[in-house]
Amino acid sequence: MAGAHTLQETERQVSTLLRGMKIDFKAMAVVSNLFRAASAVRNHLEREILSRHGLSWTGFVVLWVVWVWQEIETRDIAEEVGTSKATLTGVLKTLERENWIAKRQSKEDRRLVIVTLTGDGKRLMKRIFPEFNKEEIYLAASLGTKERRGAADALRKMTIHAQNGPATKGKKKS
Amino acid sequence: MAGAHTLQETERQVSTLLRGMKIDFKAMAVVSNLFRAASAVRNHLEREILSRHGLSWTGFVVLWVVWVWQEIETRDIAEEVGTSKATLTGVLKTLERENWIAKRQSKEDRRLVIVTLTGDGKRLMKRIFPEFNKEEIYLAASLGTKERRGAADALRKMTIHAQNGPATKGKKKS
DNA sequence: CTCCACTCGTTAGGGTACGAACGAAAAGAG
DNA sequence: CTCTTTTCGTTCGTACCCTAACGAGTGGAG
Repeated sequence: MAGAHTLQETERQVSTLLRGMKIDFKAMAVVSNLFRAASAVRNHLEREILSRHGLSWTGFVVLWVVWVWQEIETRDIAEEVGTSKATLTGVLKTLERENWIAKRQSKEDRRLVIVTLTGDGKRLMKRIFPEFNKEEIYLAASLGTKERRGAADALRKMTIHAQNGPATKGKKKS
Repeated sequence: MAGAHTLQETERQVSTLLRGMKIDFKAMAVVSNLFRAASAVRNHLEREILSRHGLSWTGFVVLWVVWVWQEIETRDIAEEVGTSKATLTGVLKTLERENWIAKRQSKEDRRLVIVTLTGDGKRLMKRIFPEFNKEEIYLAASLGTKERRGAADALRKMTIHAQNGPATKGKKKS
């Protein structure tokens, strides 16, 4: 799964294809490994836990966010989960059809939609989350204590860095 | 984007919701940060580079793999990219429509389809990849030299670990 | 109060994602 | 050689995911 070409082979190939251009293979490896890891971990958790309950990855994350906040507006869910509002509309429809969440209109601002967990939804999370965390422990167990902290820190730094605009220009966010 | 609730708040909430169940918040933080980072980095690269060329993330990764291998069977692309064969069929159709790749039937085994880059595809990669790597350098620059190596190692370990079966049972892969 | 700029969630349209089922082709068994 | 099993890429159905455009609601300017 990690690719039949080794890093050295890939480097040689790319060097040939881009003769004269300087490529940073260390930076490439970090980003590449980030996505391999995220993909592998996600597939692992979907296979071992989520699929058994008929739940998608995004569906679970949405459920988790609503569970922790207890009551939350859809725009905040989208922000928290990291998807567009349009995507969330579809996901919420699925979760509502399964009777895990309920939507209601805000009285203060009638544009807003407030989401809560149903009884079924709460029971589902209460059962799933410990299973989920058990797999998280399994995954984190591949790292030593120090390494685990280092990885969490490094990932957090990259997240913040990625959100603060591009390498070339000096754009600002709101 | 990192959530209006701090990790401490979340911990307290979850502790209340799961009274009596032991939850490992360190493990949770590693997995959570992994996905925040992957999502942020992917969005960053899509916005800054890929969208400008009308290219999706997966489309780019497929193009990259074909570029490095020069000639590759679709089953190997799927393995390398980390998607299902079904997904790849659709992505290849898109890339073919844009005239970036070409497909042909293998003569030794007529079930196989072999993919290559067209001239347009090669030119595209030769232009995009250095831009892409520049952003990778920017992203990796948030980490120190030692930290960068540590992160790459930790991510690789987690990838392998995630692919080697669940926490509970003793399944084996092929 | 009226107009206008803004924000809310939804819809429309197209690409990506999966498992399951498919026909074609290849490889093994007898 | 035939029969069965396996493997290939594709198709089908459904869900996710994005941007752009939309109608509804809010709030500020005059």
